Amino acid sequence: MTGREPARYDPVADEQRWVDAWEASGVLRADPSSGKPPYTIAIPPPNVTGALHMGHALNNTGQDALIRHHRMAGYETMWICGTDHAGIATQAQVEKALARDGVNRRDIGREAFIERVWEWRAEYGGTIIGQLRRLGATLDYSRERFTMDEAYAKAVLRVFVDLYEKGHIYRDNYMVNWDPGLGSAISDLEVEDREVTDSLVRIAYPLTDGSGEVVVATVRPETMLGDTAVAVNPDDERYAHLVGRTVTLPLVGRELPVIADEYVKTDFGTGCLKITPAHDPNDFEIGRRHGLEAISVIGEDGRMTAAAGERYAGLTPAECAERVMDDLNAQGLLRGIEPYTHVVPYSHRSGARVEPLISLQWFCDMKALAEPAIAAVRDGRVRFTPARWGDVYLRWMDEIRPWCVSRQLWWGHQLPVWYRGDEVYVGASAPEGDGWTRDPDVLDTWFSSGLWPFATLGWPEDTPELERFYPTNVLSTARDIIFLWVARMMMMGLEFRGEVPFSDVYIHSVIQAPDGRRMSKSLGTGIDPLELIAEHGADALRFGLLLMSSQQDVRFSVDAIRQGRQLVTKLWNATRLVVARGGRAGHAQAPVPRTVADRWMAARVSLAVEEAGRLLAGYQFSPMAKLLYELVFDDYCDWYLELLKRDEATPEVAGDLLEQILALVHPVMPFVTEACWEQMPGAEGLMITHVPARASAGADAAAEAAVTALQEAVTAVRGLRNTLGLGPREPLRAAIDGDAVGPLTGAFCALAGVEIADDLPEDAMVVGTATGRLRVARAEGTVDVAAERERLTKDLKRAESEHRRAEGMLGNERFTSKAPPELVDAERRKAERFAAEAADLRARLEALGPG
RNA sequence: GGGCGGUUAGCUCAGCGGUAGAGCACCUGCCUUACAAGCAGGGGGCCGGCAGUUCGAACCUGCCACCGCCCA
Repeated sequence: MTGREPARYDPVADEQRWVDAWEASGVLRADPSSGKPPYTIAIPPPNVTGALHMGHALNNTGQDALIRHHRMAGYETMWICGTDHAGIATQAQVEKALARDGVNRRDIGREAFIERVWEWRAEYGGTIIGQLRRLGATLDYSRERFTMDEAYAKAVLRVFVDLYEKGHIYRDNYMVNWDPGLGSAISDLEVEDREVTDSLVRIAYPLTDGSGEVVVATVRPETMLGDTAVAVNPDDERYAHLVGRTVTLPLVGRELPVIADEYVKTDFGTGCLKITPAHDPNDFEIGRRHGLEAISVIGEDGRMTAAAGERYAGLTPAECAERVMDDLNAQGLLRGIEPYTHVVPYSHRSGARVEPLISLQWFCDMKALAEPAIAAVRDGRVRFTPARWGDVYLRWMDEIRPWCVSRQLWWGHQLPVWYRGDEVYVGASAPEGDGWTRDPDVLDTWFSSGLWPFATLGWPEDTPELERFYPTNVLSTARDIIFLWVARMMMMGLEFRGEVPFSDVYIHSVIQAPDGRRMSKSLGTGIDPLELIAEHGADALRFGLLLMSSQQDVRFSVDAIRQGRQLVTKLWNATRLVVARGGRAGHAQAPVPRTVADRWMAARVSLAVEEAGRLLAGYQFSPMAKLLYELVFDDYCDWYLELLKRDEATPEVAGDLLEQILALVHPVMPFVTEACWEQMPGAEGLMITHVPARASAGADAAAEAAVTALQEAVTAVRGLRNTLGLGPREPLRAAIDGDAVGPLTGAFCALAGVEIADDLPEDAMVVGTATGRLRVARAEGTVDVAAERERLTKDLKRAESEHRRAEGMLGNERFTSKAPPELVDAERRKAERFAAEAADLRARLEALGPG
């Protein structure tokens, strides 16, 4: 660099070459045989059908900052890369493509369909990984994994078989969330409750003995066809006499017992609850408690079954509800219809209204697996940041329920289960003998994701990678993934490796749309991180995301990205200046500071290095971004480089400190720091391989005090110029009372644009600073008395009010006796200082004469 | 229904027991030979409301009001 390079760095044009250079350098590939301590992160595997969204961008920037920081600090870093096979989403993509050709998957058969999915994956499955590269994420791309890889699939089946043999996995007829749109069971976590207004229908059920009727209320009249009881609360005196008697189910004629169960709310509806064990999760539980029959009247095809009766079979539930109401009405049994708002489960996957029904599925009982995973968080082996998410995790784990793991899909890990008549065989490979049929279902995608931290490292084989890089250090993810992944990875890791899969869980902010709601594709409020990269560069996006993130959810702010862009430009220009002044990189040891400014800046960098390390260790990304910004803008550029320009600092030190700053910023802004460093004479290789910034200087109280005094004095004179309307080049003469600025007097003159003089006129202006007093006079001409009076009056008011405040505190006996002595002392000193300042200002005002 | 988080400058957010902060926006002045996507200076806040604890509360406690999220 010669100093004549363009004044603006063009990230968009320059960044890609660094992506290539990093990968070509080989440092992204983790080496299990190096002697370095390991540092491992397993990326939460993005969905293979996905594209990079803001959450990915934030999450992976944070992870990359951690990885780069540790790589520079001498760790053998392994950032595990890959995608999950997203059973439902991927199958849907391919089915959509087939539909364009007018066929469905059943037309071509399972085998051909799976083949099509692999083709799809080969063509489109690399999108998000390519986008992560563009973001600058230094994953170990050489070890990219996919949850459907052959080796991975082996691990998945082995886990299934093992859990089956241990008795955790079983097959049962149980109530599941049936997604009629998908034709598959889905898990509790794939269900989303929505508020819906339906009709609450009151229906009379006559007592069998003809002595009257009970009235039940329901929003789903069609399910009455499957009723097997009527329940009341045992404490409900209105109905106590009915318990043990029977009613006759209208339209069906079945005799139903009236039972008592605590679940029934006396103040809801009529206080009588119809019980349909086959179609309501609560009724299912009640049914189990009371040994009731469960009659399935809605089938897996989403239509009424034969059990619903000839008149209703084949109808959709909505059609059936109409007909049931008509029929009841005809019999005079309808007792009212009113609008009713309640929450209804919908499928997160297909958007269809979830049909709770009883189905023969495979379940994993989580209770036993959860125990050690709960203990690991309770005893601190796994730490959540922010800590409150640990409580969320524990609350969920404490009430964990069986997990339905089978899905009626084709794309995924087909269950290692075979049937022959009543025989069931579970094993890693097909059983011996003829007549066995394999279960067509596949496992929930999250079942395989739960193995991610160790299956990606080669488990169940005993690989060097597994040996070296498990357990991983941190899992960084979004809070809605706590149950889907974190919990399951914890359980699986402990069960199959006997160790927690990570010691830290970092939960990042949700970046909301500027309106304060979640970004939504359907509302069009999503902001595409790749567009931001194209406009501002990846560094600016990375910095901006970390800056805007927080311990809580935040709104997206393009200003934060712009700040990142400004930091990029600032670093670039600082480099130009330093290089033009003869600064260089590659000093084996820190050059000896020659000036107070050098010492001060070295100490600032040193402190920043320590502070940044501390913040990163606590996943405090936003304060860290702010720290870097202030270090570069305020300390280095606004003060130190200004001093360098006035020969108050040495180019040698400036170059070295710039190199340290670039190294410190590199984990957050890898591109521009590479580009700057490349321009510095003496720089060798890539910044990605750089050792971390030195924190060798330590604090320097004397230099700190001197520069603080300098800053106050310069700022005071600049303020004076502004309030009095004196231009920056208006010559001024100044005298300094006291020697606080001492060795930096020359710097003061240069930065404030003043000349030191002893013979200031009587009417010189006075500015007080915390460290002393300045008297300033115009070189020629006289003071604008009115402006000066205004200025002094304002200062006086402030001094007087501060003095009053301090005196007030000191006059409070309870303060002086109870507050820490050093605080009382400090307050006393303040009072004295402000009193002196005020007296001085009053004297100056008087000297100006009457206004 | 239960729980969690939020309410601080016009906007987006820090601060979490000792004189209210940043960025953006705004006003004023500077094309100072690294950067005008810049530099310098400035205005702007009963820190959601009400009680309480404390010598002292934006910060701790309780209640209330909105806003957002999670679980049922």
